[in-house]
Amino acid sequence: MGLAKTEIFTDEQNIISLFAKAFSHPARVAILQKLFVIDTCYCGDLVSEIGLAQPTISQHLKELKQLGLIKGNVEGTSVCYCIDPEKWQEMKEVMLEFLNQDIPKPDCC
Amino acid sequence: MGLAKTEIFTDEQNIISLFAKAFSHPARVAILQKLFVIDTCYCGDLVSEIGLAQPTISQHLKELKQLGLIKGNVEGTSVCYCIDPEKWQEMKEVMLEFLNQDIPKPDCC
DNA sequence: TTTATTAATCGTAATATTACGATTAATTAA
DNA sequence: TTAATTAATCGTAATATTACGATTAATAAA
Repeated sequence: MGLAKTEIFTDEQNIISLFAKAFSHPARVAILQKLFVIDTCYCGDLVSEIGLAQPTISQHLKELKQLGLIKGNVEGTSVCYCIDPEKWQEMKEVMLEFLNQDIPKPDCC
Repeated sequence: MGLAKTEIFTDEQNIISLFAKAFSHPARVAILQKLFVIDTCYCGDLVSEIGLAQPTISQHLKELKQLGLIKGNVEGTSVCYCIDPEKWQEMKEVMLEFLNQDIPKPDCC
């Protein structure tokens, strides 16, 4: 296994878990935070900033790009990354709805 | 590997990734959604509701409990689970701060 | 053309995750 | 006490994740 049985869950449950997985590694959190602060960033900047090997950063960037949360633009030998604002907004709405559920009043247990 | 180098990240980045990991499996999302809807729930109810084997559900419950997001209360041979409101609020604040970052205005790439 | 520079991809080792059958532990009912 | 019920834990197979060295591909500079 090591493989979620996605077919028994709702689309919403699967989507929430996919977005959450994007944030489930501190390197990906760090990449996104950096992109928020400086808007635009070359892959090499992230490598020196974060302190993981270049192939490792590229791998994390690939995951974020596949989900659509970031975009990459080739500029000569460099690649410039940034947040995709529309996709981020879409993700935010899904996650906020999940996080903002009303907490049951009585402390049950 | 398969092991994040947590020591090179900030506490905040590590905490965000830990909370996100809790939501990175649809079964855990389903468990939490169920607890939000019915406030209080026995382990066995979750097993029949979700359709994974009992040891699998117990394992997911354990992870949520270790993070503090849920509490379990033994009632005879059953165990009653519920959301921990304080911890959920704490988690929400951390995640909202991350999700609500201002999206850079210019679409950079 | 040759030599950098930059980042993606490949291959792979170490570890983590998911799932479940079997068992165990704890309680309740008979 | 014995049997039933419920959920945790153990053991383990299948798969995923993380990390990085080596290589490759693409462009730019010399």
